[in-house]
Amino acid sequence: MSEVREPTFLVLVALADGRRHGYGIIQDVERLSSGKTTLRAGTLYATLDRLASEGLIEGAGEEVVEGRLRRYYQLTVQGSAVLESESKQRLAVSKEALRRLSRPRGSRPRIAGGFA
Amino acid sequence: MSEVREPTFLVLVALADGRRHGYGIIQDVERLSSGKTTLRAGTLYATLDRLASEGLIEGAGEEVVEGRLRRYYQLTVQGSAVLESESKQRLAVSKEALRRLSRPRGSRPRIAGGFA
DNA sequence: TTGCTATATGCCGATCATCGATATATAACG
DNA sequence: CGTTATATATCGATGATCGGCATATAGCAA
Repeated sequence: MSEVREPTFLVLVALADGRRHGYGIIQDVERLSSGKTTLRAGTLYATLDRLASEGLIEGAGEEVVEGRLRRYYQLTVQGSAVLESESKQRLAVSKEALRRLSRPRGSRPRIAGGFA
Repeated sequence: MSEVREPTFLVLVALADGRRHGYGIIQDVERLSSGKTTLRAGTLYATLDRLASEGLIEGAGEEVVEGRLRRYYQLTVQGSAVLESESKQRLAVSKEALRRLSRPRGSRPRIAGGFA
């Protein structure tokens, strides 16, 4: 299994609570990352194609709103499972990082402790 | 500022509680990721060089143990700050992802809520 | 003694997700 | 009439990571 990069992860999170269309994903990712990640159009549509071909997301209908086409996407069951697993992993490592940073340096235990 | 990828993030976390040498980082990353990420030697040493040139880590002495050279590295003040910021960001997004997944789909609020 | 595994560092070509730019089209605002 | 927001899409360039290879010592097993 290869690495899930930040923009890809954020796209999956944007779809975690229901269907969204491309531009809506871009906006949600912007908010999700507190403005730190601006998803490029090139990245988004390439990512959507790739995730669809991997079976993690699927088309969820089209709609014309104010003369503009909206193409919706949603997570598949498999996509939800991958996102859940990836999120738990990231949560655990992030917590461990902050735990380590909050302790004085050099007090690393000799024997490996179980953090995950 | 560009994306911090998974292997790079894990190297920083491995150094979060003190100095470690290359091979020790590989082992810690393996444990940190619950065996999911096996850091390649090529990735590690390239990453260490890059992080050092960016000022996020620095050399922390050499040592010969049982006839083998160990080259140690540690976080700089700037590296600690970057890791802390990145960890908080990842923690927040991961929590939001799990929150969304645990709620029934389609009950997305019309008005943007503040989660970060 | 020959080979395998663990420890330990390092280089190099290939891959591919992301970046950045560009293109097209409608609606709204000044 | 030009700019901004909405909306989708393509394409070449970049660079972090992958996977393989090289080198060397120590310990264990066949």
